[in-house]
Amino acid sequence: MSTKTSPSIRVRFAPSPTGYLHIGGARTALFNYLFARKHGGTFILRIEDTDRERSTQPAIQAIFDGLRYLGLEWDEGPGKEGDFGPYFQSERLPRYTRYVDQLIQQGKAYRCFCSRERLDELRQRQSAAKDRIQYDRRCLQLSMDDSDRRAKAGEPFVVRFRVPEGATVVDDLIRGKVHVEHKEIEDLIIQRGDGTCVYNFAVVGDDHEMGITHVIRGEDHLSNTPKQVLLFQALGFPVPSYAHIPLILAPGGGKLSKRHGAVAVTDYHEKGYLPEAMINFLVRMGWSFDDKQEIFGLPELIEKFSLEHVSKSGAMFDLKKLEYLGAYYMRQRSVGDFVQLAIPYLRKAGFVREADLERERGRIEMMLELAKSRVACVSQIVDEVRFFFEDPAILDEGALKVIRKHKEALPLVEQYAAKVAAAVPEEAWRPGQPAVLEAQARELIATQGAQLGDLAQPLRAVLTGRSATPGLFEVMSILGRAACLRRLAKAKNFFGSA
RNA sequence: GGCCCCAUCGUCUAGUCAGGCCUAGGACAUCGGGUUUUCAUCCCGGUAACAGGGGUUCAAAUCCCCUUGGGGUCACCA
Repeated sequence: MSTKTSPSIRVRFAPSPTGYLHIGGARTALFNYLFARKHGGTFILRIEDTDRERSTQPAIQAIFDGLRYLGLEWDEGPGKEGDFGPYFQSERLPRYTRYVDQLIQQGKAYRCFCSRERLDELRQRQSAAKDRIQYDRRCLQLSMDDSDRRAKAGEPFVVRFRVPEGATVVDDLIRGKVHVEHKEIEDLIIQRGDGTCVYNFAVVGDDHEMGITHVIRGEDHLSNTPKQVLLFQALGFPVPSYAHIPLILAPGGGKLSKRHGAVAVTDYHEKGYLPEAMINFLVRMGWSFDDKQEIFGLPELIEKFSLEHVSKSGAMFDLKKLEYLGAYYMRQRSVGDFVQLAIPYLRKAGFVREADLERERGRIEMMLELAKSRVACVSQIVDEVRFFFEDPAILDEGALKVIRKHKEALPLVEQYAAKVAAAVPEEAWRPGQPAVLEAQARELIATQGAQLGDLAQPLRAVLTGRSATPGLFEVMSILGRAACLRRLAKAKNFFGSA
């Protein structure tokens, strides 16, 4: 499989289960997965559920479902206990208080007794004065004795990390050296009033204890990184490598949100986008291989992926590109596959009932074969085959145009109906065998000196209510004799109303 | 607003690190043509970009600086 093997590489995808699995999160997971597989490393899933207010069980499930849908199996994580569990951050939190105590002992952290009110006030003042919005280190002045006494007396406090003097350089694998002055960083809270640790501290503990070697995450975490690096150093832990990948932007630029349509991977799953299409789509937002190849399957990506080819600028979400990829991969699938995928959608649409499935199977497979190359995701099949199940009540816009253009074609259509009715009995009418029907049409137009289109187009409009369908005679053969003649009998209504 | 990141066709990008091979390549979208009973597919072709300004250099899309623009981040959220 992979040429280089570095069993020591360990990466994690660490989503917080608030809401849904965002498409950007899925791409982060993908990049982590590819990096791990490429280097023979370990891909870990860690659920960062420490925000008790917002973390939900459905959101956790959505993460599992989303990753499985995309085929990104984790090596360690919930349901796959390894030697570095637990894999829910909430269960790991208690173990980090000792690190906090250690830091306090060493003078690298201190208790802060400031009230939220004072902090709010301070922020307001700084904001009004256009100063840096930062804690003023008032409690750093407290003596250890004072601090201990007040804590013992039960006075509420948080613990802050004492940011040292100097500057930190993060050597990001994608961005290069990112230089930050420590005076830009405030003494961040690492332990809350209730004794639990805050995210920035917990990730450091988690990443260290889980042996994470490479942190691959969204660029929105870039400004957190110097703080975390400082924490690693204060704790005496080795600092992992970082790679901050660009964000996925909304079509107009800016943050991609529900306002722009589906952003949750489960949405795409439900719509029936093929996982291979999603993978290809996601990976190409921010990563490329060369100036030739656009189509990549997961195994090939594992071989070809590299962080060096991840771009630095944000990528706008382009639904058209997804649709293209969706349609492309749909065409690659076998008819058998497609039938399996499509039937649930047909049943949901009420087109087939369980009881009729076996009897109808042949016809259904034929119509799905015709429709397969015309959809970008499985759910689109419903509108694509609707006319097979429902007689058209009205004509769509295109069909209306066709009828108007062929106003004088009604007699031709009716002659064809009569001719077919006479010449093609039920036994000769075989689904999937359009030749008889086409022969009848060609015979007729030959006697009238017309083009095939002069008959076929209005015929299609009347039979399906549409101007665009798969091959007309194939459609007719599948539709069946009774349905065709029934629909054709209504031809003059459509011509009359057009 | 402070700090950080980014900047090639409408979009995703190749080329930038190791300056010349770039009259800037590909894909999506778009426009035109071919095939076809329509549509889709498929094939052929077109339009379309180095944000602006200064440097450095024999030579800059590529290196440096400034400007502009976009994004991120500044919580007892993660």
